[in-house]
Amino acid sequence: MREVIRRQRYHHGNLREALVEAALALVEERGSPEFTLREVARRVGVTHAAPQRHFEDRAALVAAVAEEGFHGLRAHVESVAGLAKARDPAARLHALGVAYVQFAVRNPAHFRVMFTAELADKSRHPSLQAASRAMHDFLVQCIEDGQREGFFVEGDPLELAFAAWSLVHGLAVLLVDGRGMGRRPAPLIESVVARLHTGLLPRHRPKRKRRKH
Amino acid sequence: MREVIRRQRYHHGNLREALVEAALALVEERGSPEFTLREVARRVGVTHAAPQRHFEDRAALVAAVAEEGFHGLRAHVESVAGLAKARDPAARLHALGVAYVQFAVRNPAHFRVMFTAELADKSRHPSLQAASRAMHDFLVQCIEDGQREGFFVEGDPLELAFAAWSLVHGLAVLLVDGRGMGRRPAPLIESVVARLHTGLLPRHRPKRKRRKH
DNA sequence: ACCTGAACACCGTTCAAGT
DNA sequence: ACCTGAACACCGTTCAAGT
Repeated sequence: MREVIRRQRYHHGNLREALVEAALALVEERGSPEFTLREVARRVGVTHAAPQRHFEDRAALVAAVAEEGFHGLRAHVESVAGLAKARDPAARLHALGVAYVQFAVRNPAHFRVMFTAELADKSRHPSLQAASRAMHDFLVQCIEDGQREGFFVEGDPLELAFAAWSLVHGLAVLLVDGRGMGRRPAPLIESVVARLHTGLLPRHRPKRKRRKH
Repeated sequence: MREVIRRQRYHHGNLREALVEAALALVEERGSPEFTLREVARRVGVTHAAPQRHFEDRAALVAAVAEEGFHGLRAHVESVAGLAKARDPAARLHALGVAYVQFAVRNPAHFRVMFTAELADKSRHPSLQAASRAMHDFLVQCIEDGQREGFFVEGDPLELAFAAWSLVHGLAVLLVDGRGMGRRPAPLIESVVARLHTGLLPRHRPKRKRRKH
């Protein structure tokens, strides 16, 4: 039942894009971020050596799939945060965080490719780094806007952004890895992302209990 | 310069442990969570088919390495949180979080093995699941203790624990993946984990700005 | 310029055979 | 009971050759 399109033309015409798409489809179909160059080539209908013209090695194809993921993630996050623009910066940041986790939960395998350990050395893939950075910059912008209006605590915006990213990314990773304690994701996401704003401490600290000696 | 210990005895005696240790050493030496069964066998000095007696497949060895990681992580976290026992539950949770991230930063490759996508289906590895759960339970315990004394907000402790875990795990993952913005890890860890308690909102909300129509 | 087809060194897994 | 050695199907990468 596998649909392998064998190209009539000797030259594919757009092999690069076709390989990225095929890899992405493979990955999401079986829910695992792993794929081999050869199965991707088979799916597209070319020889296993054909990709070499377009991707220096397997890692380059993985990076291209990851890069497309970062673009999609950024588009989703920006559109959702844009809808929340009418509201205050805190609501916008909340929407941003929820959108981030939503993307991960909806595209789990793609999300895992984006953060696979094989790409840890991003210096080898500059355009991937740029795509990842673009999303980060948008987050920092949100934080800075909020700080200017007094909606967030003062301090280094990069540091606050990193804290926000940590919570949201950790939540995404844990959910994608099936560590969500079997709960429905949507309400869990809402409540966890909400903790980003208020933290775990009550608004009024309790009296220090007297320690029994 | 590679030290390959070829066993004199025909029977290794403790091949299972030796394989786990060799895999762990390999992984940390080169900073990547990937390893092949055959190179681990070579390092131990046995045939590539020998591991089959002790591990059903490669995934089983990966799971064993991950499991050891969870035990180590739990030991580190519990000892650090234990030292902070004299202080209040909030300080204890902070120490727990910092210890979690410290472990990841100090054993990056091992940490990545623990959360590799290959083990996403943990149901196949019950003892791994147990080791992971033990750490989670300790965290929940900390939250519940703190709530009883009024140090944390009220609400479902599992949900609060999941939020705490998300922040701390996300921070660990991002740092291990080299996304720490080039800063020294220690102060960044301190400040990000501290945000878990207070959140990003100031203690007093600003007046709502009047929106220009 | 772009792809094929064969070759190479490697891999995980299986299994009869050795001790 | 535990490991070896050969076999199998697969993999990423390279490269001369085809169109």
